[in-house]
Amino acid sequence: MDTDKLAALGGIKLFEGLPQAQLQSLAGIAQLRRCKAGETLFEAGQPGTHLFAVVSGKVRVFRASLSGKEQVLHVFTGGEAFAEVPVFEGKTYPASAQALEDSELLSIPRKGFVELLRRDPELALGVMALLSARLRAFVGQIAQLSLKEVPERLAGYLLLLRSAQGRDELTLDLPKGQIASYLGTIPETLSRAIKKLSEQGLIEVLGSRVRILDPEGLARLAEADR
Amino acid sequence: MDTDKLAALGGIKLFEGLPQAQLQSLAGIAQLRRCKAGETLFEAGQPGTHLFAVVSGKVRVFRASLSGKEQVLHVFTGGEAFAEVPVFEGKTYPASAQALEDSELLSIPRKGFVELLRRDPELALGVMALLSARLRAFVGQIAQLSLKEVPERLAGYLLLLRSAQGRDELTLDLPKGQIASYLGTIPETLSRAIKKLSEQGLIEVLGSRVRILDPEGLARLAEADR
DNA sequence: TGCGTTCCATGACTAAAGTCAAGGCCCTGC
DNA sequence: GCAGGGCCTTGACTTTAGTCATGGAACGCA
Repeated sequence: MDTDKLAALGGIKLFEGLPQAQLQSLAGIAQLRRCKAGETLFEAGQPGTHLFAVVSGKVRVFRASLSGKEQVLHVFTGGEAFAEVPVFEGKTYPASAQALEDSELLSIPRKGFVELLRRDPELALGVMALLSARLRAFVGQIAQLSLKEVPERLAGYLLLLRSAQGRDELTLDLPKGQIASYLGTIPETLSRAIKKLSEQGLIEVLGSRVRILDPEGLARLAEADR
Repeated sequence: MDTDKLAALGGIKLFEGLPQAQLQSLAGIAQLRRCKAGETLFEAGQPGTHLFAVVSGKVRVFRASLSGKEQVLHVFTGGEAFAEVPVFEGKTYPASAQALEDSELLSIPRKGFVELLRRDPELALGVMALLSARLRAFVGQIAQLSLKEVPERLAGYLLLLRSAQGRDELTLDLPKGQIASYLGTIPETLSRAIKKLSEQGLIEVLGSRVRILDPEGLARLAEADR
């Protein structure tokens, strides 16, 4: 029954180029698992025993405060691995994870994965690259949160989507509430920021469809500095 | 003349436990370098060719906005390595670095370091642990910035210092302006936050000396949630 | 000793974003 | 076709933090 797992593992970017033998041994220890929209995978502070990868679906990783406010750190989709931190360091997950849609996930126990890394320096380099990319993203997020205001962060986010989707007619990939939480704000404030960009003629919004009217203007705003 | 370098390398936590032969080969490619307080080591966006380590002194890593506002990401002191991100991923430094004091630094070219990693899986695991610890710290910083107000962040910072210094009479390790920038605010606001904690009887401040009067109260505040 | 610089504290004001409350839109399921 | 729920928008208000301007204390240096 490992053929399912093998196929799933083959679709994970982190494992691209891994020799067949090592994929086999991963398949031996990995679990393939389905979960439903809204299901919690783990919570910040829990002992972190597994590395995860998204085969299909969408998972958000976030931190919550006691009062229920949440900050989204990242949303992972097909082919991406996450929850590496406790594999290498410490014992607990630093954030919580929840499926946003019905999803298929791979979970790989910490110990077996570390063994594999010891034997395969190229995989290790791949993991370091992944961790580094995530660090770079977090540095950007910290800078955005502390140095920019909401409309500027929104402009940056839209430009990101634009380059991901490759055109000016965007489809918002998340409900607006989640986007607000990713931008470090609340839905009301996001709403007003969207209105502001529209009024300035930078974008045009219809539900979850956004048309970028003035990419340069958006870029200027995203860099802007008050 | 590599004896200086060897000694310096031996003091870097990341290289602890490395076999003598590999330290030698590191010494062969590393540069030992002094720099003065205020000196810029590199700037965000520049091509990142070297990994750094602090032998002595203090270096802050930060992001600046065009208008001159700055967000401190971390302050590195003796024994710590930094600027690993561009070694493994991308081409540029994601943030800027500046010496806060006269410092001694090691710089290690990217390429030689990657070679070493390929040959020594244990070092590679050490690097992954380091990157993971940094990710965990950034997750915490993002959560603080977006979920907590300045007095709460300050309370958390003071508790951190307390556990680092192991007693209730703290010496602030940075000028207050730098602390403000690390907490994602400005000196005026930090000033007022300090005053607020003092008035609440949680701390007592005299210049750069802080006495923690009520650790539990601070902890409650740091967790607090409005 | 006195000058200048840097850092810090304070006050008055402004601007940004969060809170609370209400209402609209759209989809789903009966 | 209608009821109910989620999600989003809007408005009025409050709170928080940033801005600007000023003055004081501490330190280094002539």
